[in-house]
Amino acid sequence: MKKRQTDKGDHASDAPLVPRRTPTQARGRQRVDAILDATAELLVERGFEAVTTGHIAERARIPVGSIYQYFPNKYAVFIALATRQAEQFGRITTMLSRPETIIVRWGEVLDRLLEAIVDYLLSDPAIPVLWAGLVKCPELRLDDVEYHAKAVDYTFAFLAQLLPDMPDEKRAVVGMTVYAVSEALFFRLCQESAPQKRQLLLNELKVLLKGYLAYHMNGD
Amino acid sequence: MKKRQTDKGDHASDAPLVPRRTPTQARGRQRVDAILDATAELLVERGFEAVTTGHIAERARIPVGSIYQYFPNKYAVFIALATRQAEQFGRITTMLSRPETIIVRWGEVLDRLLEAIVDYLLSDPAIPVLWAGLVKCPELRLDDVEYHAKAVDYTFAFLAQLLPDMPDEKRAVVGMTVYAVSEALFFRLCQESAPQKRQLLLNELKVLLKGYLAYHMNGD
Amino acid sequence: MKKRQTDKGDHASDAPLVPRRTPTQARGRQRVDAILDATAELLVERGFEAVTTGHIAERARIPVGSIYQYFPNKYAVFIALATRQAEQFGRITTMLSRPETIIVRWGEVLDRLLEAIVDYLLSDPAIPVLWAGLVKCPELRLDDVEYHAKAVDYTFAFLAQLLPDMPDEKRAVVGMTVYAVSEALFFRLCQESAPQKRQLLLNELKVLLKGYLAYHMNGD
Amino acid sequence: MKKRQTDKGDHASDAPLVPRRTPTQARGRQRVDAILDATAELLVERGFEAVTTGHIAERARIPVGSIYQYFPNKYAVFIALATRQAEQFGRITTMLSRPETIIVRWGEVLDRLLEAIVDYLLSDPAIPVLWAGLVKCPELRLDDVEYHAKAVDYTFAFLAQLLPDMPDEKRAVVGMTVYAVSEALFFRLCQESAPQKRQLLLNELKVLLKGYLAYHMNGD
DNA sequence: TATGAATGAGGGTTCATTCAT
DNA sequence: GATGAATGAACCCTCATTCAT
Repeated sequence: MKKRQTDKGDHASDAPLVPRRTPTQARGRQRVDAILDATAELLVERGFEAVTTGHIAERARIPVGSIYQYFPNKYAVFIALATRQAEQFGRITTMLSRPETIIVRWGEVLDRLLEAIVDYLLSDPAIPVLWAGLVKCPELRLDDVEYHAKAVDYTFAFLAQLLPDMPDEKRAVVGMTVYAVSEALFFRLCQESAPQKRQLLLNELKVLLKGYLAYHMNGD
Repeated sequence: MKKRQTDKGDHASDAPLVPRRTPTQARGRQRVDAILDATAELLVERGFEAVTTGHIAERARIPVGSIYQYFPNKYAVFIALATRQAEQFGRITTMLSRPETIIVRWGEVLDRLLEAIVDYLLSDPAIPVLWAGLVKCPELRLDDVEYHAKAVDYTFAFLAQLLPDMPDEKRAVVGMTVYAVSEALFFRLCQESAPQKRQLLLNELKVLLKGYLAYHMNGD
Repeated sequence: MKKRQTDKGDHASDAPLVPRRTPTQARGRQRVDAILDATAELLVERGFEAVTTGHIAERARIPVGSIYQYFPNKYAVFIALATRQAEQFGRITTMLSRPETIIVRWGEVLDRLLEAIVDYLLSDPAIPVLWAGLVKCPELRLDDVEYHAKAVDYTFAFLAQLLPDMPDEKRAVVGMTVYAVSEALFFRLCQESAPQKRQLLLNELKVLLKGYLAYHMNGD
Repeated sequence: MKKRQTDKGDHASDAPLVPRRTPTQARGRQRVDAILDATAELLVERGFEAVTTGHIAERARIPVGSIYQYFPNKYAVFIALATRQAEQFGRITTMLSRPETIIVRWGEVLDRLLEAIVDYLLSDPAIPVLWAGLVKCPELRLDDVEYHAKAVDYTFAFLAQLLPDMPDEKRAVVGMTVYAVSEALFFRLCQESAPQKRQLLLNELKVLLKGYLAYHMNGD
């Protein structure tokens, strides 16, 4: 039974998952970074489910209360970390999506893109852990997860150029398929420790997607 | 087995996840079934994370302690349910994998197979919930999950017939790809409530896999 | 943000405020009594607001979890204590409300009743503290508070006999007045440590109520 | 003043509950007013228990620290608000207590007085909330609550004129009775939203008090 | 063998007050 | 003086597993 707190958006539990306050001073930014760094470490060490606010605070060497200075609740910390991680991700996709090249040599573009994404995912082992954790977390909506939003957007933008004549509904299904398949293989790949095995898996993903997309470009 | 999440990073269980003893007496079997039935219901109603031993016992109308008569811990209950659910799954794959047909009309066989799997997954809403829950559960190893084992085995058996000349290592990669992709799309499909949307997604999966496998059958 | 627990009535926070389970075994009853005794002591020592589940458990020499074996939440403990305390209260009012005497010598009956209530309230210093606390507690509805319900019922039953010809609506107002006035003076009285002062206050209450009721019995 | 509820049974505040300093500069006065206004709004919106210093500062658009420039602690803010609200209250009682009229037509005076008090209490919904909150607040002594003090004073002054021959001790008891009864019924009345019901309750209070006082004026 | 009350560390979150800037 | 981030003990409640009966 909760202290009947009427609905305010301040210190509330059902608050939006955006940071409470974007710190402008150096110290504040440092602390937010410390919180996010600590969270990233713990995600890798303990896994998504096992990260607690207590652990985060301990690792960041701050009191628990300070987490709640910057975030309305635990999940907002995850979201913020995801957002920070997703910046680089956004840059990749932006960079590779020059429309003019996409159609003529779309196979190459796709290859480069997939390689870049793998590089990105491997650049920080916390990324796939958090991504996978957030995607299945019943406490939040997928739209809050930055990578997911970006990846979905990008997928559909890519397909819009590649399959301009396909009806929107159909393209939505194709998009979901491409997205789901890529996500699944990327996560597997990240769990693989041997680089050559990762290379092999990436190759299969390329083959798979190119075959699938080629099929939809030719006729049906 | 740890109480809740202790301070360690150990993700493995201390007890084997097999049932403590296979009940031979009528009552024991009934109780195990009641436990498993209750668990299945609760998985659908509450989701994987939220199922507790207390809930299971209450729903099964038995005391909590009795769960521990038959299972070493909570996860063993899940595993047992997965095993029970996977029996039917095994029957499907067995039935459809008559070697003689597989090569000549493999495309058709694959279609039938995928359809049968979808039927199976939809036959009990607890199946995808549990499957997905177990796959990402840090408390246990994937090998303990019966469907996973069967599905992997079947995938490789299928590929062994379809791509007999492919080197084992390569086939392992292809198998993992096929498996991961199928699993991902099956899960999406199960979350879709509209039958026609499910049909569309299934179609895409067929196209995707057939294109991919055809690629590997023709030479490289 | 709460672990999205779907609505069950088992271990939930918004559970009804009745005890989870009425212990039938000796030990269970002992523990419930220990919890209730501890709560009563703490109410007197610390006041309503300052009683915490931690304090209760400590005082009762049991772990916190045990409280939740018997009660769904903190407020249910209060309610249970109130109910236990209210038993004796019910007995008083029952005993004194023999209808035949009530009308002829209602003044005397009222005097005896008020005296009995004072005796009751003073019999355990926790009673007025808890009563007052519950009555203003926003976490629960007044109907859950046993004394309140009994006292209101009794007041109206008494008035129904005394003022049979008064319209119900009017009698409701009179009843509320009598109730509010009595409650207020009883609480004051209980805060008074000197017995003779309590006696004086009780006298005033008698005079007050008898004057008020006499007014309503004669004509208007 | 303790941080939250510490482990002690001390119910008294460590700091005097008077404003830290009376702001003489324009800005200071504005800020104090803003704090008090914010508190009044929040009392109505959230209730006494749920008002926090954070809320007050936010609503008043000042930093939390500034509250502590003007007030030693949270309760002093409440006290100050009560004092501000009580000014108007003082004016009512002053106005109505012309000694010459009081004795001859004391019934009328009392009626006017009670009506004026009701008007006052309803003039700002924060008044009854705060009054009731402070009265049962273990953190402070009743004497600090301005209305309480004024009301008590006035009650006794009134009675001193009405019952000049009564011994002081007796009059103290009568005064406490009158006070407690009036307070209780006023609070009920304020919780009533229907104006006609309020009117009825007010009538009962008039009847009640006049009967009671008449009793003490005639003889005994 | 069967029971289910007992356990208690751990979970997320709050908030009055302080004090370095 | 003015600020508002920092503090951290305290709050209520959970639940997998055990073990006395």
